[in-house]
Amino acid sequence: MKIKEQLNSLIADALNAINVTDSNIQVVEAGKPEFGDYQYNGAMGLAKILKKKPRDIAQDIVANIPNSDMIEKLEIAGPGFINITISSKWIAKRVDEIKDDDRLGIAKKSNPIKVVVDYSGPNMAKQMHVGHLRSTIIGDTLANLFTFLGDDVIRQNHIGDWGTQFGMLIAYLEELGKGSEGSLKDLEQFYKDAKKRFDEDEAFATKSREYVVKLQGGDIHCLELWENFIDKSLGHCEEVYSKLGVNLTRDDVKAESSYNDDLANIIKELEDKGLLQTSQGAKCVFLEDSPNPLIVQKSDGGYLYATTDLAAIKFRCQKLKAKRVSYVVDARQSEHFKQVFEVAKKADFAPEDTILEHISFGMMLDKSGKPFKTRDGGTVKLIDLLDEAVQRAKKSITRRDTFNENELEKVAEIVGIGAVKYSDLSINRESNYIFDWDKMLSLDGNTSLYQQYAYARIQSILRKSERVLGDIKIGDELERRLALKLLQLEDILITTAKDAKPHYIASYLYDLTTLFMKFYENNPILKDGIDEDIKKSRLALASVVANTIKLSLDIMGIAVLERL
RNA sequence: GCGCCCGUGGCUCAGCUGGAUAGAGCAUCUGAUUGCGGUUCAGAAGGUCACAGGUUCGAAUCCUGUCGGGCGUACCA
Repeated sequence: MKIKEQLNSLIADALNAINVTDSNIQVVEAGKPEFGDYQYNGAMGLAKILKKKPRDIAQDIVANIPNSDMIEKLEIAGPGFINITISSKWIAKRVDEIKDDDRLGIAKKSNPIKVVVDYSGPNMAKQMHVGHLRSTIIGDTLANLFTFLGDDVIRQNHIGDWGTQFGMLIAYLEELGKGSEGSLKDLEQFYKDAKKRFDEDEAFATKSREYVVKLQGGDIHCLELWENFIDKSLGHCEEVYSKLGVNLTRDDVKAESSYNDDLANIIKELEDKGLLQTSQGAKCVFLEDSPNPLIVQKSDGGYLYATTDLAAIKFRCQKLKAKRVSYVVDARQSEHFKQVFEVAKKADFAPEDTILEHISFGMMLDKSGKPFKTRDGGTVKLIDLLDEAVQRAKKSITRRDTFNENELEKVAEIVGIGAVKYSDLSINRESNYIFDWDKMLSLDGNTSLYQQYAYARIQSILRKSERVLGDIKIGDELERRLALKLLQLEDILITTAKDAKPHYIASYLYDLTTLFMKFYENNPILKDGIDEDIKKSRLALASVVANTIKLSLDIMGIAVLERL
């Protein structure tokens, strides 16, 4: 339900009636329950322009708000706040309407656009490690969300499959001979072994360098080795994606190397448009407020990732026709993207009205605030981290006896992976993220387990009552607030999509669930002596709460359980 | 040196882009509870929002400066 939009429009009508224009009407949720449900604070701002007392303006607005069954009460408070209380009857009706709706009454956008979400982007020379975690799960959530809201989403996994390391890697792969693909299982080790050979054996090093050149020249033998290597490496990534429950497939892979053929054109186009300058032998684009230029071709003729990124923008805007391109990449690359985006627009690779945005996020730190590493200082492999999550989750499940070994494993997977994802998604992505096992697997606080528990508990109630849902009847204030909260999901999702900040959803969910727990504490459902209509109404409310939790978690790529 | 980001109770985080008495969860303290699935519920305590100015009816939020931390600083990605 787009509640704010409806309220904004009522305010707009009122302002119209008194010949006032406010180009940015924004009702906000009320700060406190005493202030009603929503408030409009624009009267104070208008006071100066109109040279009238803010309270008088508020008075005029209130007097001119059209009659609506949505609004129960309008009050003017303080210097000129307009406090809006939503009608309980209206709320009950709306919840009734979404009771059996898969989308919980949330509309698909009437004007969908093509959105490219660029995320994960692992390097094929190495195993996926914790550095890829945040991009992968934040990006996947955003892609899910945009899709749910109706946009045409194209996921792009910009894998790093090109560069000098591959000469060394394929030379080593060849040396080990056919049937040795098993050694690719641990890419980290494979890389180290190859590097060791490279450092110790001059002949091998020479061959590696030759292979880079051959590979770039399109040598069939080297290409074959390389393709084989990439295929295996990508297989490892897919294993991680599957464990993580991330919707990335081979169809979404658009490798760095796929842009190779266009790189020379990029340079030429920049040159034709007069954007290129040569400095210290390198071809650069100088930008007004950047101390350093964007280098697009090295003095030795080689291209850089800036060049590839430009080619990718061109592809996404011109071939894929994207109107919004979201890069889910860590904060350290913000300058890089700022420059690349600016050049892309100047060079017309991207139309002026296309949104190019860097969805940046902070680093992942351990409990003591240091970069997340293994005990001996190495990088933590993602697959190991996920396995540990499942192991820890298994230990934390208290009602173990209700599951057999198979079920327990499954439950632990859902709980453990959910915890890893939720704890990441529940904090503002821009700040650094402190990774804390105990916190994320706790039943207290804003965690996935708390949500999953609430969901399972509601399912238990519904089972016992045979799911007989009735019409919603709002009884007390707690019930009213809970029902209204349910209707706010759409507003939250829209804002989340606009700002690309998944933690809005998590905050909302936590509010909802704690509110439900309070409601449930005070408004018994299955106890004896509850009037049948009230019982059915409360069951319906509980059911919509469960559906809301499920839908929201689903967008975050987290599963729920019928029993926990 | 320059640029970007950050600084909110002991800890981890919110704070809806300028609104009313700055909110949660851990941890601490005090009560309640034979329990519709508990690792429960209610309450208390804990803050000069890093600091100093400025903008205005009104600032955690915007501007300037200072201090502290992180990251990045032309031919890696």
